[in-house]
Amino acid sequence: MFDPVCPSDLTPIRFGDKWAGMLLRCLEHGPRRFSELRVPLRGISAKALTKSLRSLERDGLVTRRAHAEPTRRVEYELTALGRSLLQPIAAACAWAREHWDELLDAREASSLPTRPVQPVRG
Amino acid sequence: MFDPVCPSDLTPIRFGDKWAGMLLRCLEHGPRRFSELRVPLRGISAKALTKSLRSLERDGLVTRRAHAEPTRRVEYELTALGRSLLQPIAAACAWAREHWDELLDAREASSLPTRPVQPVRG
DNA sequence: GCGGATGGTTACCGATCGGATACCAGTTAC
DNA sequence: GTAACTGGTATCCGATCGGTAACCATCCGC
Repeated sequence: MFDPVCPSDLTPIRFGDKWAGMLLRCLEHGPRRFSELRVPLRGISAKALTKSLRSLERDGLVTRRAHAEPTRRVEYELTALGRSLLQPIAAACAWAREHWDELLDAREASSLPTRPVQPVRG
Repeated sequence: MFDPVCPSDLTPIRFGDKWAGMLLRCLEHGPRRFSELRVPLRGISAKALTKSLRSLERDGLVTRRAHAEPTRRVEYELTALGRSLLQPIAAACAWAREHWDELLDAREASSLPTRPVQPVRG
């Protein structure tokens, strides 16, 4: 999931910040804990995850619930509004899959400056 | 068109850079000249417009045609790929219109830090 | 020959983005 | 007691974003 050559790096469609789109998709099937989210989002730092989640929370797309348990536990869940964004996200993914090759070709054929592919973090 | 309180400032959905989404919509009904594009995109600087257009060109979404005429004339036009993006853009706009109030409410109700509304340029 | 339009480019600047690193308080397992 | 896991926060850094201002060559109308 979300490998380093993920189409979402190439498509011109973005949802919120760098991670928000993937984050919302990770929450698609129910609430997830902070550290659970870090698994599929390979390499995301705690800081980036916190920031992205706070932003989504502020916009009413996810809720944060800190459980009163001996050992710390916080769960994030999509709101109705957040769930409603899954459709446009799916549409964007469909578009990207469909036009992936054209995008690659266009970049390759272009003489215009392209940013070098970012190095893959281990 | 694209007034300062445009929903596209608030929605978490973005196409390319700050102007790309609006730019593509401006090209929806046929080729446009550089200076024609600056009209609906109130206040865009030449630099920003050039950069955004170059980026769209590089990605194969628009074409640039410099006419061999006595007085300089350059036209930008959507490619088939660019036109295909109009659908997701329309979907994003529909989503934004539909959930505009919820987004505003969420921000208002939130105690989380929101960036102050940027000053409206004359 | 002077001003304005056209389609840009360049330099500069502050703000933001996003990664790396270090740290922290509470709990739990060894 | 000490290490690891939990869910973070604080600090630093370089890169990018996006705006302003200045400049530029060519052509046109007056």
